[in-house]
Amino acid sequence: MSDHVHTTADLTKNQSLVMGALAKASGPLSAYTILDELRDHGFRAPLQVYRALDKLVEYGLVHRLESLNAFVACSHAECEGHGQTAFTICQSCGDVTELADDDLAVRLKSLAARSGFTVRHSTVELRGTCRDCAAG
Amino acid sequence: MSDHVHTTADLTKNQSLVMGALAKASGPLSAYTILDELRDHGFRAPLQVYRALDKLVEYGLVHRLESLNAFVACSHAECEGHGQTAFTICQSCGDVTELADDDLAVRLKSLAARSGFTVRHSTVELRGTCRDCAAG
DNA sequence: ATCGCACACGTTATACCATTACACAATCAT
DNA sequence: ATGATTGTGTAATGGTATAACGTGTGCGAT
Ligand SMILES: [Zn+2]
Ligand SMILES: [Zn+2]
Ligand SMILES: [Zn+2]
Ligand SMILES: [Zn+2]
Repeated sequence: MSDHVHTTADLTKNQSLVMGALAKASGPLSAYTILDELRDHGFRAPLQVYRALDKLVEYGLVHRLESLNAFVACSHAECEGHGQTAFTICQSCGDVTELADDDLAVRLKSLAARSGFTVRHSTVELRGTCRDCAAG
Repeated sequence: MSDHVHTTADLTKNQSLVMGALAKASGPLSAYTILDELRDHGFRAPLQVYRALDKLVEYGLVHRLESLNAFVACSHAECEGHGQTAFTICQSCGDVTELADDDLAVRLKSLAARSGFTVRHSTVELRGTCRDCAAG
């Protein structure tokens, strides 16, 4: 199981429900927002959401946005899991976009390696202004 | 005042106390830990800490670690403020190191610019294993 | 069969992080 | 003086995340 590539088909009931909520959302959701959306499906406590999220993040289907305390479905869930990802977060309209750049991953690893540090997971979150908001 | 480069000499009493707590700490501190350390100096409420932290971060003297919900004194406070910084966070010993790399800043900006996004502030936090923990 | 184990699940309570709202004092420009 | 700005103190609240405990189910080893 641990060397298996998880897809939405492998998920448990709670994991599927949380994944569904994130997949149909237009942007990131907080754990408590997910909880509220799933009360009709029997969810009663934060832990039900957090446990599902832990697994979904572990499987690479969901990313956690540290600077927003929120979670978002991976934009590339259809393909194989990807190693490195970066997010842009528009401070004006709230839009969040996932950028994939393998070269960035290499660069970050080597930057850290200079001081003997081995990267296992990296968080890159860029805040600023999106194209639409800059134009408007 | 707004175009002034702030140093520890410009700070208000509360800002100085918070800055002092962070400066003498060996690593990042949470706002509530700072509060506890400053109770003897008259601090009574979280807001006193958060208000000071807001300013210190604005002045570039302190960085916020999003993935830890904690704050750390800038390693380069003696020099001019720097634009871009990255952190390594050892998951084994908790050690946090600030890495400066201006080239990284350029790369992140241009990566974002490809999709028309203008970066105002970037968060880069690398989690993994530090040299000492890998050796031991 | 049944024991032991791993894993998902449900519930309650608690801990931890951050902000809102209101009031007061000090400072500075006009 | 007056008003605007900024820093401060206090209380209350809101938002995020985990601890601790118990239940049930599936499955391999005995
Ligand atoms: Zn992704
Ligand atoms: Zn925007
Ligand atoms: Zn710094
Ligand atoms: Zn370490």
